[in-house]
Amino acid sequence: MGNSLKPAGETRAGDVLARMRSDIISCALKPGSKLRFETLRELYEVSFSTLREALSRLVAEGLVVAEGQRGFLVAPVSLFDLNDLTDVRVLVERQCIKLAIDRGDDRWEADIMAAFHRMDRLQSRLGASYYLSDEWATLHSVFHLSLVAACGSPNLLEIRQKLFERAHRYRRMSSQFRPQWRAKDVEHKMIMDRVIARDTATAQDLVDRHIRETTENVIAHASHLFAQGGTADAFRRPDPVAAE
Amino acid sequence: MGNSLKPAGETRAGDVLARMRSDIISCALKPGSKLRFETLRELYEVSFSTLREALSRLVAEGLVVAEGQRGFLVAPVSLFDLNDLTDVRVLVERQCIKLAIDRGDDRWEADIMAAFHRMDRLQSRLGASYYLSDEWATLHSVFHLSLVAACGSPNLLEIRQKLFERAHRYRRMSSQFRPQWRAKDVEHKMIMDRVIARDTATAQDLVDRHIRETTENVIAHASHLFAQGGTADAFRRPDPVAAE
DNA sequence: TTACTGCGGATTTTCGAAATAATCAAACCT
DNA sequence: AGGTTTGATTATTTCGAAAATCCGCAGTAA
Repeated sequence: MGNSLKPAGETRAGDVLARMRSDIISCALKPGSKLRFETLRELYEVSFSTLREALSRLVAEGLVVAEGQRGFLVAPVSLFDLNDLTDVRVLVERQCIKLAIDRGDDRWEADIMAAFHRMDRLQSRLGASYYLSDEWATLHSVFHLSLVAACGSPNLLEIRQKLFERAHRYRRMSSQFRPQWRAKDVEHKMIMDRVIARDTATAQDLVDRHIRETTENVIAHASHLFAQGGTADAFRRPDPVAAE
Repeated sequence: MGNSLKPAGETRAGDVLARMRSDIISCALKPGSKLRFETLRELYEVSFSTLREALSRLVAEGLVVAEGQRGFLVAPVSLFDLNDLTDVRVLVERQCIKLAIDRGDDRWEADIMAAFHRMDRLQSRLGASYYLSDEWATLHSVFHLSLVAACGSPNLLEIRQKLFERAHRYRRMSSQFRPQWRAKDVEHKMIMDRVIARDTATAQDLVDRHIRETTENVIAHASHLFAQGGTADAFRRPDPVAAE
């Protein structure tokens, strides 16, 4: 009823999901902190069931972890996880790039240039602090997606997107400490050029470096925020299929 | 407390989740069919909320798809998805194998041999129809996991496990038509030998072939069950971050 | 002191009814 | 007749209370 400015057809759970995701990525909800239903119910003004729905989906995205019958936690951050995440992203992104270059058509190239242009223009308009803007983050995400959208593998793209979002939280953690972000815009342009030139090997290497250098940047500026000794135990590994 | 033979600490949602997963993999719940709450509520004897919880988690595993406010569907199967899934699995599995061989220790080797032995013994005991047994399927899963358990990447292992489960449904679809399964036991032994010998390249190629040949087998015997023209539209791709 | 046991408060999980949204068909207008 | 709106039916989503579970603490015994 009173919902005035919602995209229409948006469920309340979907709305809460988006808000919680945003709050987790921005660290308004601190990594490793316990998510109590009563607290969240007041904060987001929804009921238990709706919360549970949103929480479940966030678990799927790896931004929240479920602890048996002991509730939910904001997924902890750690140096170990960041490095692991980075390695997996490089593997996936290299393959996406290769496939997209093999399979992409003219439309794909045009979409890349359009996405770059939008991101680039907003960057100029916002000036030095563009990296703090949610809008820029969205266009940045769209640009990187456009590079690989033609890869033809829905499964790979879905995995890629989830990893990208998790990495986004780490990037965001360091950006709050770094008034001057490094010149990613130049890197983006180079990547775009090599992708459209169908230079697979170079494009892969550039993306690889792009990801790893960002990670190194995060480690340099934000690793003091990570959980101490945060190794594997902070992340439950998949059940070994409950042997027997 | 009256729960006599449950592993203790199992939530009802977790129980329903396991049963539904089993029913989807065995195709008792047909691919592409609509999952109506009222029907499921009777079938599994739980309430709406509990169902919703289980459904959400199955969406995360890719065995169920959610359609906005129009309910849930058993994830459709298609030739396109099977081929895509296979390609992604090969990518992931090759990397897992490489890392595990680089990082594995004696304990890891011992676990592989133990897992193989259990699977092998059960196979002998069950005879020709071992591939229909859920127990064998579990030991098979454990064996394949043991090969890569030492890879050191929780993120990669989690992705791998989800893909493995989805592929399991396809394998299961063809096994019901094939009274004589091909000699996978020989392949398993060869893979184990090459992995323990730390022969990375050969081990990767063997696993690659193992996966692809299984897929070809499924296509040969069960592709007539797949959705017609089941291309990308049967699987929603990740939202382009809802630009704007 | 240390380990075990049982109680009390706090938190999560489950339930079924109420509210909301989608579907389908008959009646209506063009 | 073809296409659109309206209204009844069905299914999904949301709600908050009730049941089950967990956690800390006090009391007791070894």
